[in-house]
Amino acid sequence: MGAGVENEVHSSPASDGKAPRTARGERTLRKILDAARDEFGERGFSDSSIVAITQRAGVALGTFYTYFDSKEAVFQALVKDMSEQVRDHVAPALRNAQNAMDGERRALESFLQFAREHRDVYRIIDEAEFVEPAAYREHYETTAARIAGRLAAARDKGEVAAGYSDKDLEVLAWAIMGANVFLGLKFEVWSSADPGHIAEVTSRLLRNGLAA
Amino acid sequence: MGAGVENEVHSSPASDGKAPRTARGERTLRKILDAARDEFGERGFSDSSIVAITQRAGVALGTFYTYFDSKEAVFQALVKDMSEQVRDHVAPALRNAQNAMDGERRALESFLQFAREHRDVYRIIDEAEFVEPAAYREHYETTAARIAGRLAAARDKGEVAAGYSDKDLEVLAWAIMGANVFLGLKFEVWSSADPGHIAEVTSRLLRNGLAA
DNA sequence: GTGAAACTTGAACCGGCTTTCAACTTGCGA
DNA sequence: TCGCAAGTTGAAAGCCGGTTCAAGTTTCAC
Repeated sequence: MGAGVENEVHSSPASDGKAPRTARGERTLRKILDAARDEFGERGFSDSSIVAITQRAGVALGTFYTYFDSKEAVFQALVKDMSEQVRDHVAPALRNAQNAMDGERRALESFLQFAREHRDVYRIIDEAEFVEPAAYREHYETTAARIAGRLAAARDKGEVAAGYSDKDLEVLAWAIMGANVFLGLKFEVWSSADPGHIAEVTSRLLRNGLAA
Repeated sequence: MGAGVENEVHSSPASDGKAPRTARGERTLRKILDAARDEFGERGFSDSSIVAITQRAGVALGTFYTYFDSKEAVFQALVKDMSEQVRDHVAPALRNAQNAMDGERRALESFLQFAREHRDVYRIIDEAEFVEPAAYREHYETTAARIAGRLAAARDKGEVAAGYSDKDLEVLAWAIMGANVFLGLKFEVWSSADPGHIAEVTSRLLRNGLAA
């Protein structure tokens, strides 16, 4: 992190008419975004300062305001960026699955690996609950909806008990997501356990619990 | 909240030699703690100010520093207070349980009710992840250990499959806790669903998944 | 009733951080 | 090559809120 290969700007940039119109501008925006991720990840939102971000990025203080209206604005842009990173990291694991239950196991394992490699990303999304509640909620609503959709498809294929209504599956999707998030926090961020084993134990619960 | 019946000071008060030595002092400390809970619950940590807290409490600014060393210190005291409130609210539900699985269902339902009636408490504990990481971690480690203990006891009684090691049960405890927390966030804080139904759907998963 | 300890008060100090802005530089299209 | 739009700069304005403290008031043990 910090010095490694950095990412291209995913989402449409910083809201307003503040989008860069030049190659140079695009590079600068990216530098600020990467620096912000490092700074927020290490110090948390309120202990981070814009001066520190611009210093990390190697640009002047004022340059920040060419691209963002406020400290909150970068944070919001960052959350969207990371939310997409998580999704993109987990997606391929799902594609390799044999069946629905196997898919959820692979998804969890992949998520745990991501959490381990990007502890800071984890923290930033969590902190969004207080800094940018809308972005936080959006992230989890979207994720839960994806899980619920997979469960419904599995039920229609007969891999999950037919007795569950769509509403029930929404409840279960939130339960599964919550479990995954806390497992990541405990066993990858706070300590370091084998993602494969965690995923296996949890998946057994799910397989038996949901089976048709 | 705010104007209702307020609680006595649970834990040993504010750390240092800052404990009140007088009835008057005790009353003042309680007023500040209640005001702080309201203020932090409504505005979040960083948008809360000590002036605002003391104004709510009806005391002078300086009085705050008779009982606390800093803004963080009240917050920490508050987290401990609330952590104990959650535990005390759930405990009686567990005592009424027929068996282990029934106990977890009742615990979840009771927790969801608590979340609904104390949305602000919920937010305060969550925000502790960033304001007082140690207090946050303490809260969840303790809670997870309690759940894991119950699961191990159930296993030894034959209500949970004998195949689970203590370590496995710790993993499952974190999964269950995470599920509970997210269910509370989604269905009681962000929206309003029937705790009984949520708990029933989730419990079915657990019963089938863990059964001996 | 008395005096010392506990408690209360709020003005002022203090430092930090966000945001602004006018002067300056760069780079691209014609 | 030229000119203008885009981008960059960093000093300083302005704000805000945490923390201190010396002077005053209340409580309570004796």
